[in-house]
Amino acid sequence: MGNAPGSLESLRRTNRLRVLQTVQSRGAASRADIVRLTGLSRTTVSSLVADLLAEDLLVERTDQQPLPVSPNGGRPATLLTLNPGSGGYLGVHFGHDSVRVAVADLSCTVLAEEQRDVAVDEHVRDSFGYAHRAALRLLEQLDLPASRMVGLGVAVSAPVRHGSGTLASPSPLKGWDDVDVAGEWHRRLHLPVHVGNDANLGAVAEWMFGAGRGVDDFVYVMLSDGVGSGIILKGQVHEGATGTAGELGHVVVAPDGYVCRCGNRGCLETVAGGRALALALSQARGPDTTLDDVLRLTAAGDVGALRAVEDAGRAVGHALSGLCTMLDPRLIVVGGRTGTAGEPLLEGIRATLARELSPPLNRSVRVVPGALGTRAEVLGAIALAHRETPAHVLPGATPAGALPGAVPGAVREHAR
Amino acid sequence: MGNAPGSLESLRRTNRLRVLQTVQSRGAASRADIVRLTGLSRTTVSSLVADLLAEDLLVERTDQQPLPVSPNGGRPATLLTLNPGSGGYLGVHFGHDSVRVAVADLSCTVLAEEQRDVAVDEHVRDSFGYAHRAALRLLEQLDLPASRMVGLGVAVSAPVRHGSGTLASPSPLKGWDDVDVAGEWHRRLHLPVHVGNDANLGAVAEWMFGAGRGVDDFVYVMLSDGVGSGIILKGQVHEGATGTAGELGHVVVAPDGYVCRCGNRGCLETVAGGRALALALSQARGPDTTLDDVLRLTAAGDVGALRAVEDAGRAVGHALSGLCTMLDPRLIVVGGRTGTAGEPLLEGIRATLARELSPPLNRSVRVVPGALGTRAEVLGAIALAHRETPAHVLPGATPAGALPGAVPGAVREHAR
DNA sequence: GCGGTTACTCCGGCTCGCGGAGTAAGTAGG
DNA sequence: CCTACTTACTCCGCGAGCCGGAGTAACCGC
Repeated sequence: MGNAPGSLESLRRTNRLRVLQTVQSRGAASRADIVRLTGLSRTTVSSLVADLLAEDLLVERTDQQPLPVSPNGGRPATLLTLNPGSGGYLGVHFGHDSVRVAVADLSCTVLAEEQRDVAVDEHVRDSFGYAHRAALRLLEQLDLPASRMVGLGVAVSAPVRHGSGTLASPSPLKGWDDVDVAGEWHRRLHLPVHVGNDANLGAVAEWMFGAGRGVDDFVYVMLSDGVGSGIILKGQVHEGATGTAGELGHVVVAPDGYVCRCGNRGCLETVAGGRALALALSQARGPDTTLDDVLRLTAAGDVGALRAVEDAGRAVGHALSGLCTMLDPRLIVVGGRTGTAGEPLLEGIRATLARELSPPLNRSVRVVPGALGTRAEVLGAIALAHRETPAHVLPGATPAGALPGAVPGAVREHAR
Repeated sequence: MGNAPGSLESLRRTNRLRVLQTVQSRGAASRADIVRLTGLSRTTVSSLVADLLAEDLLVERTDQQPLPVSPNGGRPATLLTLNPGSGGYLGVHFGHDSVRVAVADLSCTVLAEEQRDVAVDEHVRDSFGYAHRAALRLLEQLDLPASRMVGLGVAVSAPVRHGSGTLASPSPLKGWDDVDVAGEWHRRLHLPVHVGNDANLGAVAEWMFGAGRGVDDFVYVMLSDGVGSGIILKGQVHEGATGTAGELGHVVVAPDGYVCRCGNRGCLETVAGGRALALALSQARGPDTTLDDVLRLTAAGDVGALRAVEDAGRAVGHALSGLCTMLDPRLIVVGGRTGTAGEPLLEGIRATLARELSPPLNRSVRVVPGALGTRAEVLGAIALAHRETPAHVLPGATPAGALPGAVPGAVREHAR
């Protein structure tokens, strides 16, 4: 069946997709809007929209809303939206020691969400069980049958192998060695499962919904216990040749520093990771100090904590300066738990960048906090499921009435 | 005229282009080859080829060549090639102190070439005059009228602003401030002119013709008097938000080192640039030592020169290690004049990368010498002209017989 | 109620790519 | 030489797709 590129069918599919993306990006759009935004002809848009309505992927908003009336009168447009009832996405984020689960509709609007501290790295299977139960609980609260879900996105804090999507092995994280994330979750929920690295997915989320909206070249820095980053270039995650791009935490910044879990010496993570921050305050505050303690103290204005956070920012800035010189991104978005520390951290980064970048460049790079906080990664998991779900593209997937329920198979993934 | 994306005309243009690119990438191809490589149908390819033949963009090779006969007999294929007589490209590279000019046919095969040492940075206008005369001389030798040329590519060793394509100002190079490269050359040759950064264009050349063929993610490192790099991602030059991506020479590697011409302290260029290498040997060999002296001594096995080159390699490796961790490229191609030093340099780079990259990654990055030597940049200029020339795409540009002569206007450029 | 304006749909025309059938041009073997 | 057989390429009719024009629908202001 003509899925050959360059064929007419592929042309129609391309145009279909452009219509859907237009509706989705604007939330709601009339046929006329779509004509203006895509450059397609009225006729073509009408025909494509008719198809999509028949397949229940779009719906006409007939509610008594104040319709967007045109300035000189004229027939009001009928707004089209994605059919929220026709499905939804599940997203799960496994951090090093927390799990977050969210349910979203087809337009990626989050309907329910839950977060809990779990020692993920030590007990991977247990954390899977918790996330599974949480997902079912959320669906029940929403009165949504699981069969309506069309995809699951999973964000893991380990490198994901390109293409096959399995985790890189040996994984730098002990507990994750040889865990078949996609397979395991497919067995649990019978959904298409898409796996991605959490920093990369955080970047995707900030790009689609957060501080990176409209910016096509930027770097998302995730500072939590681990340190990672996601690089968005031309609106796409840069995955690298082996899927391990973005490992900011393992850029060497202190050649004579501590040995890192990756085997090298002086990685950024040993200087600016959560443990390093806690360690920095352990003499002043005792050996059981945690990252959360540091963040609380910082918020309270504790001088020592502020100093530690600022120093961490400087180290991050140093690691980023080489990257900025080479990549010339428009924006750096700082997220993760440590990212919530805000200005003290950002100032450390900005000061170092200003010092280490060449004159024209140091003015052009903006450093801003993430807009999504610690929710970025789970939102990215949902966005991943959304982007990888071909439901939109499959004609006849929903023969007018039937809901696009669980479609087994098609377990594909997203690399890091 | 329907150039709208999503239209049928655009579909045909896309397929046209794919046919042309197939022929070009293979040098020569039969219609059947094109069918196999593009996935289009026999009929479609035949029709497109017929168009292209009528427009004189392709020609059938009827020479008595040993035709590529099929194993089991069968009618032999008629080979198609780009029509070499229908035009050509000019390329010029302005290094810091040398100029290289080349003439190529439509398939980017260089027909003639000339290089000369010129103090470009001090006397930009003079170097333009030299390059202009050299280009006319080469064309005369080839008995090609200048009117056959369809485009000129210019490689300059300064950042090029995105879009507008003018040089970034203030330029880090004094002589280049406020020089309207594209305008000046358009006035001289009345051709479409395309301007790019030399390191970026060297990367393009190594990707199309050299050590990076078939590799879609790699970094080209240009080590000469200046130090630069070009980053190829997904087969395209990464230009960055302000067009200054790839400035490897201004990554800080020695925080307490010399002040660089860019205003910062300890840039890689102050450690591994041509002047730094010459300076390193100036005590042993006298204050007038040049980069060429160092390279000669290295080739002759001089221990001191080897040491200097290897140290430079280590510094380059250090600057690259952060980038490799973040970008995970498949390959690093080392070119430029210092790049011709070969193994001593490469070993310095490899040793440092092996030390500073995390275990899985340090095995996956290959470091190889450029295959094009110091010709890479001028070849890249030709490739730029080739890529940016829309002649192929303009239907009816050559109404069967007329040659696509100098088409004024369309002065577009390529950023860095 | 009436022109003006905008949104959307139906119809005919045109282009495009495709597969089937037919032609061209070789090899292998008798 | 003549007959399979194989491969390369072309002609023809079909169906798919897009577009512009004409027609209908729904709102405004006067």
